[in-house]
Amino acid sequence: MSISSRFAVAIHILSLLGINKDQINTSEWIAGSVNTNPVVIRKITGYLKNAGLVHVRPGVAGASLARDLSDISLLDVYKAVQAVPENELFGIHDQPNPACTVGRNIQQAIEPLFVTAQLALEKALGNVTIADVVSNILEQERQRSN
Amino acid sequence: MSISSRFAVAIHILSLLGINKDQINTSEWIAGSVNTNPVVIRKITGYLKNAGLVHVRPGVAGASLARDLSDISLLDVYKAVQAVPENELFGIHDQPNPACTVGRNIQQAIEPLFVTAQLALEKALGNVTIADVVSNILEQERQRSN
DNA sequence: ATTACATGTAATATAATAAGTTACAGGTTA
DNA sequence: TAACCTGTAACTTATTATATTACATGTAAT
Repeated sequence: MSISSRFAVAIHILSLLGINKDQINTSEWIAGSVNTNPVVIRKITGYLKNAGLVHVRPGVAGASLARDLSDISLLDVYKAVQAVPENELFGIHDQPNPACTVGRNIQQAIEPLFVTAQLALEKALGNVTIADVVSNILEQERQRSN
Repeated sequence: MSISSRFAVAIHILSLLGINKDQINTSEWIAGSVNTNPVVIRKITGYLKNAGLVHVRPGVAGASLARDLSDISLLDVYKAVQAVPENELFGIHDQPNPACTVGRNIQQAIEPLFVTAQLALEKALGNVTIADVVSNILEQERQRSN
């Protein structure tokens, strides 16, 4: 299955906070842009807060960036929202037959290979920042007006 | 969510076919090693057959390798079993608000970045073969006897 | 030919999970 | 105190993976 769209939504939120940094961005307003329920936004914002990426406080309207856009990588976001369960990108079948040579060794044989692939993915995500995303957004916006 | 364990099971199957190449490996026998239902095995074997990785024929017992173990990369298997739906590793929320600058551009802004990360993952998977997996299995088996 | 037994596959059941929603507790400010 | 926000628990709904049942079809040996 695909990686949770929570990751994409989180990127959306951060981009919005960057572009609308002079406004007050409430969960309801953000939800209107993402097109989902405000509670979904608040939950994701909570993840981002725990990771130190945004500021939000109970009772006070709006979320804001805690870091510069260029200092937030997609990997930061990916890990913040736990896009993948228990940090395990690849699912492995459990309880293979211990009476079989392959069955009793397959998990340990595969694991390091999966970890390597996972790290390659994470490295790629680490090379991109939200500033790049916003840059892409603004560039496309420019092209629309032509 | 994690990538389907169908991928890991397919690797298990191919490793088994390599190690037990002198035996007749029926879906029931393989299912015993993986610890699942024979129908699950037959379905995955069907994927592998379509990708030209194994030989199987209706009515005749057993599957066998169609290529050398060192000529089957994890990427071949990954694609064969469609470990990820529609080749889209990352899920993206749909119908963001077109009335918002971010909403109407976010999907296109993110997509190429996700593709890049996905390709990094696939490249890593392409660097490993089933022969490597079998090698790991046999190495672990050796260590057990010490 | 008929029997035994395998694969292929449709249909269904079960379980796990993501996303959306409701409801409300608790915090903040005017 | 009133208005309004965030935080969060509880629940619903939708989607999907995996397991299972049932059976059609193919093969080979007797």
